[in-house]
Amino acid sequence: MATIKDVAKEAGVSVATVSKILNYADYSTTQTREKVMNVIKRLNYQPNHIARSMVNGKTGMIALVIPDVRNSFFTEVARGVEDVANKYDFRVILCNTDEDPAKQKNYIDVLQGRIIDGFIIAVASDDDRQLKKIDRTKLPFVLIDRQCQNLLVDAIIVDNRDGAFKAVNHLIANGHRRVGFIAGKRDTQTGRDRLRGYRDALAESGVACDLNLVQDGEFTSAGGYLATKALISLPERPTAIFASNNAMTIGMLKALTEAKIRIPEEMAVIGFDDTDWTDFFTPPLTVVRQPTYTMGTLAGEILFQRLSETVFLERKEIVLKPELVIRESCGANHDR
Amino acid sequence: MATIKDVAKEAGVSVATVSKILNYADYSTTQTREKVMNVIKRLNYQPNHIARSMVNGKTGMIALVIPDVRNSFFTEVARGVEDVANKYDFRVILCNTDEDPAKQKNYIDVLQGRIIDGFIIAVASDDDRQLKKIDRTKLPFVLIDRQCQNLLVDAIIVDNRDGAFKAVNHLIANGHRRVGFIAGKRDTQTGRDRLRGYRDALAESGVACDLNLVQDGEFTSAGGYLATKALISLPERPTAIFASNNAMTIGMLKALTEAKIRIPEEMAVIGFDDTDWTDFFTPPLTVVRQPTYTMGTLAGEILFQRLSETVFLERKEIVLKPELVIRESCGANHDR
DNA sequence: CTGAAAGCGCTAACAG
DNA sequence: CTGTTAGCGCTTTCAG
Repeated sequence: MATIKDVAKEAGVSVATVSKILNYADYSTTQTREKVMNVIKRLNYQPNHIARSMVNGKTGMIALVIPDVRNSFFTEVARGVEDVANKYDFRVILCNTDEDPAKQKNYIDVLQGRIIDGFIIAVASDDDRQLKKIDRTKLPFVLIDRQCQNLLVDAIIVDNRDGAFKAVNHLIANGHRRVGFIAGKRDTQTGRDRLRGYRDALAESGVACDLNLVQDGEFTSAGGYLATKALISLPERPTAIFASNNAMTIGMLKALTEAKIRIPEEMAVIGFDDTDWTDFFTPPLTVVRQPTYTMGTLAGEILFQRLSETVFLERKEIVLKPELVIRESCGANHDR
Repeated sequence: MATIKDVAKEAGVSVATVSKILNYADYSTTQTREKVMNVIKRLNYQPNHIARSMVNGKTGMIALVIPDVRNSFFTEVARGVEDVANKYDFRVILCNTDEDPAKQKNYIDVLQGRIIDGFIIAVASDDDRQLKKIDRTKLPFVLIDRQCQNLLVDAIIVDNRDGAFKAVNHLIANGHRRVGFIAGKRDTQTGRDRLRGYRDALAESGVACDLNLVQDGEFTSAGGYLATKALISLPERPTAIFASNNAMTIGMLKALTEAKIRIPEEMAVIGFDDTDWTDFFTPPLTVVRQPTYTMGTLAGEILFQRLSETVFLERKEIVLKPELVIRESCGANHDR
């Protein structure tokens, strides 16, 4: 691989000249410029980005660390982040931790080794040992989707308790007393908050909380499937199920379809996250919709604010409100 | 940010010592080792990955460049790539070009600036001007999903013509003579091959090809939606539609649902790509399934082979066979 | 076992 | 307008 030195020697100029021609539009005489450019083309020279960012301390890139690339919630957030990054002429790289703290640690290590200028992260787990590795004195970052109690940094989250509360409340208002809940990961604030919303809704209506009605789904479709199977084989089966994320919603739907349980007649159903197919599913799915794209843009804007920060800015925590999109799967539009 | 120099000074040793302690398990006496480690912890020192890879010329990372993060086909491929990368103790970063040649150029530039050791790419467009930028003498890479005629490098692709051929053939075998086709991007080999499969199937059965039945959907869900609207408002409406990728399938389904056209009674339907919800959709969707995960692992293995290459290896092109998964949306299981 | 020094490829003063 | 030189933060000979 040709270096700037090779180009300089071949063109009979100094490396400084080559560098400047490359970095400043109208630096040298068009003659030397042309000469240099020709050599660059001939030698197939490509500036080493690594060396470049070593000297100026900037990379022009940010990272978005997510726990599940296959989850459309996160890829939708990614689009938001990308759009603001592009606005600032930055590139964004995605890192998938696969909900695995070990993989997360790996990525954090490299990222904090300054291969990027800052990052946005939805943590795989808010276990303290993990979090200690993430250090804002090393590299600016902002939390997204999953808040961490012990990490006082900027965060863009949604009111998960409220989202779950609205959903379960709606079910109760429609006459359901036995509402199954498919819980997400307990080691995330998001998972815990949604469970809290479920409990609060029951409590507020004076409905007793049967522990059997809460099944863990770990935020995965396989987990949602198993949880649903458990729910429907209960001696006293629930009349409604609320799945607390999109992957688990898919698993739930699969289990219900297999068991030939009709929605909403035999089982009312609400999912979390509005995806591309929910509105033409049969029946159209009632869901708690999160402002995904907006979360991405907000997180991006805050990060870039930090990156260009001269004075100290107070920590920002933005809590977005989710919205209950009522369609047909919850039976609200049906006689019952 | 503390550097290795700070650590050295603070610990009263040389930078070389610090470096060696960090990189070789049993280098110094446990005494100096402990002393240094303490300073590292106290100073919150984090080795600069950029500087490190400048000297040893390796980054321990590869990139996967895809045209659409929101497309599950690509995220599934990503999981395959990640699994083999992890096996080799590499990290993988994802870059989303959003089907935009300009963004792709941007990423390619930075990537070829050696911020990673190699990459896997599904090109946004096989326009020649774009491809000239991608240069295997700069950095090893392998093509995935979308082949490029003028780029003679390793490639993992699927037999797209065959996939489309099987689907359309099946429709014809079930009595359909007017088969609508939602075409993908014409500037990708994948898009062109699927169209060819459609045409070949018609030709082989002696069915005339009505140009109105071919509508472009650009591989997007919005495109699929519009294409379907055009198809169903044709004076002589098709009796079946084949959407040639998953995003367009979603758009098609949305348009059909809106128009209250029953599947498969009023319209037989086949999609491309098997996603998580296809088998419990109502009716379950007949699709052409691609071996996504396998594509990822194969691409990864070939790339790592190249990275550790000592002798010249011949170019590899692996063509995987897609599979027609017959469910109910094509009407094959119904009386008609 | 430890340190001095060279150098990875590039940019940024500073001179000329 | 162009060249010389000094680093960026790290690893790696090569001596001691």
